[in-house]
Amino acid sequence: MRYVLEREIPARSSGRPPELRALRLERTNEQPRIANLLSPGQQSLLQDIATLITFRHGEDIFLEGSEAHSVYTVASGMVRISRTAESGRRQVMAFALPGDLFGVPEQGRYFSSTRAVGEVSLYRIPWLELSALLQREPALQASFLVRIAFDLRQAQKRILVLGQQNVSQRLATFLLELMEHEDFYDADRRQLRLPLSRFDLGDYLGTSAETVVRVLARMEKDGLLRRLSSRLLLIADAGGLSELLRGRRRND
Amino acid sequence: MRYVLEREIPARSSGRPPELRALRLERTNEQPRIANLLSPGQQSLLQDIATLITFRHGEDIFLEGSEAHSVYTVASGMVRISRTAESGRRQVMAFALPGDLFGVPEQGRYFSSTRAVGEVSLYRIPWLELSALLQREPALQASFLVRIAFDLRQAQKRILVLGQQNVSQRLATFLLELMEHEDFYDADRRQLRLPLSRFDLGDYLGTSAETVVRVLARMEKDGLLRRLSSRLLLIADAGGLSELLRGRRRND
DNA sequence: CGTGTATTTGATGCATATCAAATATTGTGG
DNA sequence: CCACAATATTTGATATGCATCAAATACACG
Repeated sequence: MRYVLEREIPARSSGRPPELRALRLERTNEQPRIANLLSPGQQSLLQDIATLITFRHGEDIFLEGSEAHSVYTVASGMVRISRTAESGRRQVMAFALPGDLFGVPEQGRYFSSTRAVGEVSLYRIPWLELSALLQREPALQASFLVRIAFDLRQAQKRILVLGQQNVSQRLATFLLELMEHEDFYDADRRQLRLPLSRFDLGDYLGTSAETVVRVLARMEKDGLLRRLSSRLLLIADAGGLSELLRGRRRND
Repeated sequence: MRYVLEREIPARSSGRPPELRALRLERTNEQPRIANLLSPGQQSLLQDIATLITFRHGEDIFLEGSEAHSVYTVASGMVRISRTAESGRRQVMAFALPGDLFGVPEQGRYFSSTRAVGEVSLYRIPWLELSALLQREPALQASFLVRIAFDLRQAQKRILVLGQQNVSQRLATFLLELMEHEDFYDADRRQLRLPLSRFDLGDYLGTSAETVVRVLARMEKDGLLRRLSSRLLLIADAGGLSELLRGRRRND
């Protein structure tokens, strides 16, 4: 394996100190679902203390700041994880998909709010019982450690996206990621189903619903995709979406 | 429709788990601790496999994508953790301060690049020995789990900042956070030392060095602070900085 | 004291936040 | 199944925050 070292781009770095940097390697998109990390024996240990519950579209699972008694893993459906800024605006931190873990307490309280997007079924795991179990089962705890470390990397990728990309690039990144999930992307028909409102999308991408609409319109004009309906896209040029990511922040 | 979650934000807590903060404050001639989250017994377990090493200003500790053999904790100084986007721009993910952990491998490779900011001393811990130790010591592993979970929350806070705040607000957030560290803030003189170049600051805040300069100039004009030198600020109105955070993204 | 580097200031245009309003879609009671 | 209300999406208009290119000034270091 090799990576390439380059001098810092001289063009736009007049006063900037010259530096070496490593070129970014291709990303890996493997999702370590908790269930997949566990042996059958470990799974049954978790099942013993877990309860399967369901939520309908739009129902809150828990709210930021409330007392945390349980953690959850997604059995089916999608969960919106969000936080509210001091300004009152909402930021969607992530969407939890089947196998994802959420609701890990921060000092006995939930750090974010979560809401069902569409029909959702979850495993609820009492926190106290889980932490006791983790102490007894180092291998199980190691699986959780891997899982949280993965979530940390996902969060860091979002920092990169929000810090460096313009809205078109952020949306392209999101669409390409969603296309990796069979639940939402029909590769044969090239149809991508958006389970989200424009507002949720804007809150996820750190922009407004109106801007999301305009960016989608521009992408359609540019032949990258077509809006079959507001929640269903035909991905005409996935390669073109990827190329967007290489462009600058301003302009193209 | 969107709703606003009414919730009072507690007065500035340092953002660190209380266990960490208590230990951080004691600054004596004793050996810096490997990770101030750990009990003395756990620390000695780690000490047995750790090596103390030092770096001078600007030296790279490791580069994104290279093979990862060790994890690190900061003994003293500051480490810049960054990643490079496909566009070639750099995003500073975080700054690691004493007690912080970094360099956890992703599939055997480093996920980000790290560089010393000023003189830095680190404990280097071989990854293989550490993971074996964690398997033998569930309590130690639990501490690492807590630590990573904490880092995840920090990352989520940055997502909130980058997704919702304008550059003035982001800078205010950063200054207020840095003010919590005695290493950088002299509360009596109200002097805040910036160990970073304008470029690093811009890369951290997801903006350009020039914009950082302009925002600092505006803050000075507005009486929030004074630039004693480019790396030394006098914080004239910390309350005013906090109030910035309540404003909208546009205007004000 | 000179040379490379860092910071600051200036000029300019675009991306996007925000307010408004029109249109489309979905849900609901009759 | 229809009419109507509520909600979601789209389009329009406008101001502005910020990226970007340039260049001047300040600073640091041998």
